[in-house]
Amino acid sequence: MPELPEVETTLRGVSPHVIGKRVREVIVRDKRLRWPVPDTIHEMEGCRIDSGIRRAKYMLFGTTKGTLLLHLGMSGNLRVLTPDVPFKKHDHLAITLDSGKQLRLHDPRRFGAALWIEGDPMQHALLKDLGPEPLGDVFSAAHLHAACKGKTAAIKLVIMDSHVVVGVGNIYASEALFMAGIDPRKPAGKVTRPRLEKLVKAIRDVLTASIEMGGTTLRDFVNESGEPGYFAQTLRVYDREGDPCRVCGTKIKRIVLGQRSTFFCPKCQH
DNA sequence: AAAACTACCTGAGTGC
DNA sequence: TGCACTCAGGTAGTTT
Repeated sequence: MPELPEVETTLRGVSPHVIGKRVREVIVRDKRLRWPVPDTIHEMEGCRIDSGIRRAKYMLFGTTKGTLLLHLGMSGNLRVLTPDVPFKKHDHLAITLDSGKQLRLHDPRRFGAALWIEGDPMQHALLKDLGPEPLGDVFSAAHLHAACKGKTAAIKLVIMDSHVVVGVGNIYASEALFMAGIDPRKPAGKVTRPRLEKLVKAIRDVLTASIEMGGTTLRDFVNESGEPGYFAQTLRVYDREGDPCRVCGTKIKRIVLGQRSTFFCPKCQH
């Protein structure tokens, strides 16, 4: 579910409700997430949340005492409710604010995470080795070219490698490669520089467009208000096996690359 | 070093 | 209905 646009959508929706607010109580209903929710998360109680930023698919909420790191995994969502709303199954974490609102992390598959970081969050093991943000200046054709040089791995796997660039998940990798006209199986080292230029632009464009539409809801993604995103209607290849290519009418193919479903148009992509 | 694969977990959908 | 099976948006970690 949540890739970068969905995390960004969630963060933008949640931020106005949490920035400047004080944490009244942290309720851990089930600590069994990807990593056990640490008891130190209660350190947040009494703290004022000063900032909310995204790094890759992680959300970071800063206080003077430490930083709350949240990840939505494959099936997570973060909603703004009030304490009187009954908990649902898989509501694992709730953070009550002095405004009377309550943030809730809901994650059926429990691949998400909630951690408390003391010190510089960017030096945390999960964050320090990440590649550049796809929407930032560091991610460029020159950067991607250097990362692809000599690699025999499929280009799709390279753009999904978080050491190369963060935030490009399975949906948007297929979409960006379609937009750039590149076969996802193509060895990264053999993709020409001009086509890498197109790919960088395609990655930026598809992520930006999706953010503007509130993300992609295939099955269960909802934003902080419980509403779906509308980018799924715009998907060109993802989850469209057998359907006609929106450009040439050829049937979209599905293959598996790196154990993940990959969709492309065999005529438009080389 | 890089590629290949495993693990974590629940729920929806499919075929019998 | 029910059972067995497949598949799913992420990513750290292990093995080859």
